[in-house]
Amino acid sequence: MFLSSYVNGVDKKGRVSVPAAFRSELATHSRAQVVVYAAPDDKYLYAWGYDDFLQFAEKIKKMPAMSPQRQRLARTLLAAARPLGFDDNGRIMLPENFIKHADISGKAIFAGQGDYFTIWQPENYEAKQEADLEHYEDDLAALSGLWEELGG
Amino acid sequence: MFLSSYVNGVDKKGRVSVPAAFRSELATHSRAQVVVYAAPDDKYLYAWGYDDFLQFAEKIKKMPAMSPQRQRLARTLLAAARPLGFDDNGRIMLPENFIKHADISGKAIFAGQGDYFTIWQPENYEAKQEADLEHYEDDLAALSGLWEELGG
DNA sequence: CTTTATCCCATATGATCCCATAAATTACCA
DNA sequence: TGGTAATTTATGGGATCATATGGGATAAAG
Repeated sequence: MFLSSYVNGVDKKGRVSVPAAFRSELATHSRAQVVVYAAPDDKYLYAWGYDDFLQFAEKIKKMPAMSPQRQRLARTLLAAARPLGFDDNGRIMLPENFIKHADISGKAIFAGQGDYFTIWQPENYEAKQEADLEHYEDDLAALSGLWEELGG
Repeated sequence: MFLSSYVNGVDKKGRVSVPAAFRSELATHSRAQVVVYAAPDDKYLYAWGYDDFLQFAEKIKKMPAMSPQRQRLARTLLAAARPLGFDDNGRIMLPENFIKHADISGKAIFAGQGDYFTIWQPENYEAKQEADLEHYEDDLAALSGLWEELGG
């Protein structure tokens, strides 16, 4: 499970250390890779462990062969995703287009989201957090609703 | 599995490098060729690994011999398809009619779609991506719906 | 005999590997 | 417990390798 968040440096080669805690989580997968793709709706990146992303992909592959919906999902998720391997020091190399998409320069924040994590330009992340606060009460209420439904 | 997308140059001879990541996927097939055909519905090309395309073809071959439906599929897929080999540097040569069909000149984008990939003129692809965004929420919902149905 | 495709080599760019350092964390022991 | 050693983590730079791409020679086809 990906928990808590970490800020790491991005060097001029585009390399960045994935937090050790996340790395050991990723190591449990059949390939020690992280699959990254640009969030279609905002300036950040999604990052999944290999096996979890594969499950995602399998669902898409099970959709009707050439249906428009399947094709759209394949474009936004499969074609946009990149499996990134680690160098000996636990770094990945963020491709140019990802760095651009997320406005990253110098530093990046890795934010655990449970079964995946996201990568942001730190200032953008802080702004997003601030905005989240306004929904906090409502979101919490929704959560407790769910809680009761599930008999928790 | 074909993941992520890459832009490569098409030289005046019509040659273009197939991304190395795709090449190594194609190399797992019984012949190191890629089977390409023009998308019937839009300006791009489909590209399959040899064995997977064969399986596809088998399905068509199992249809009643002279049925109009089989004949149409045979024309759009089998007759239009072309197995392309690689030169020593991992390039294929796109035949003139494919280049025309996809409006390709100078550059081409290879978009992984899981069990196959597609080839586009980059600007056309970007336009398509943009259009995809309008369906993003719905498509994602459909995917998670599938998710629960399948117990994922 | 011209045109077109294939093969072969040469090169630049960019990715990957490897080592070296520094900071932070943990382990160990007086 | 305080302090020191050992380990893990993050980071930087350079060497090496892979990939993409261009041009020309050779072979095949019309």
